[in-house]
Amino acid sequence: MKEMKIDNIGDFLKSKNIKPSFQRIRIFEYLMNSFEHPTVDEIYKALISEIPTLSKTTVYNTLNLFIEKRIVHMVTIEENEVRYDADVSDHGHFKCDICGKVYDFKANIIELDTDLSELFIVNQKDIFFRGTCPSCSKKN
Amino acid sequence: MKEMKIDNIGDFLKSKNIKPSFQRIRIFEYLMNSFEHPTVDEIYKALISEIPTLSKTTVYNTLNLFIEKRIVHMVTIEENEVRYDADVSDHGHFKCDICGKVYDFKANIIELDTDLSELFIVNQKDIFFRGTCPSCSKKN
DNA sequence: AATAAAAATGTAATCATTACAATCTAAATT
DNA sequence: AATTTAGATTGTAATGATTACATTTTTATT
Repeated sequence: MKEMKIDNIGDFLKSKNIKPSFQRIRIFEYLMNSFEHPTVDEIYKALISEIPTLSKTTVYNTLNLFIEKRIVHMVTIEENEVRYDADVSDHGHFKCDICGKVYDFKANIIELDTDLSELFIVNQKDIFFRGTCPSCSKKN
Repeated sequence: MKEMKIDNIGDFLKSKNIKPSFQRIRIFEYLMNSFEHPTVDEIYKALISEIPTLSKTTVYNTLNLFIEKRIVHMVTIEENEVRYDADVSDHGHFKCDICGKVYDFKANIIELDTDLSELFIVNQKDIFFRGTCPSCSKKN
């Protein structure tokens, strides 16, 4: 996971037909270096000190654009808020029902055996597990 | 999918330590016979004519109880609202990004190869695919 | 520099969900 | 059967994520 090698985010965005504004570059950079699948609010709070004029609407607009251009994934394991992930490779998420933390894990989704018809065009594959994480199960 | 055989919902709920009130029985019955992973709002609207005193809070309370008792799964493939599924067997969901419809499919999740440590206690496994469904891809 | 297009911003609105207090129902006890 | 009590249901109000939209700012083009 997180093995992407993007040295110049501006060029990367341009290659995806996204105009590389300062805000867009910083939002993508933050997401790329984040291991925590941040929410819009977390991204906003993390960047507001550096970009004092940043607005939450811009964060929403930018993330929706990134999703549309397929460089960011939406992680909907949470009940009430969307998280975002710049790692668009196939991998799984585990959510601890006790502490709420979300962990990444590797999963060989390609070889998953399904009865889904070939007529379905699949653009994104996600695996979500729920349960108790080691740290929380140790406490009980 | 949907191969569960529950003849008496009241007894089933009792066996799960849930007091079988009229509302709870009808909500579970609706969910059990539904193939569409309904939202709270859909459940509420479907039952309000039959149970005119039903409140949305009751639907929320009931579903949260069902989830806690593990007889219903939360489906968080939607961005902004939670859906519910009385089929708690391992299976996948496909969401069409064009029309929004959610399809079930069978998936052999048990044999999925992951690097998740044995220390994680997994209670629920979900697989979410996104893309274009046959009906929508035919139109383009 | 002037113009046009795109991006960012702020405010207000929407909608799912929860908190909480009040009411109702059903079971248990006397 | 009446009383008590716990549990279930209800309605209202609050919260909080997300979007709509109009305005302002920035960037690119002539």
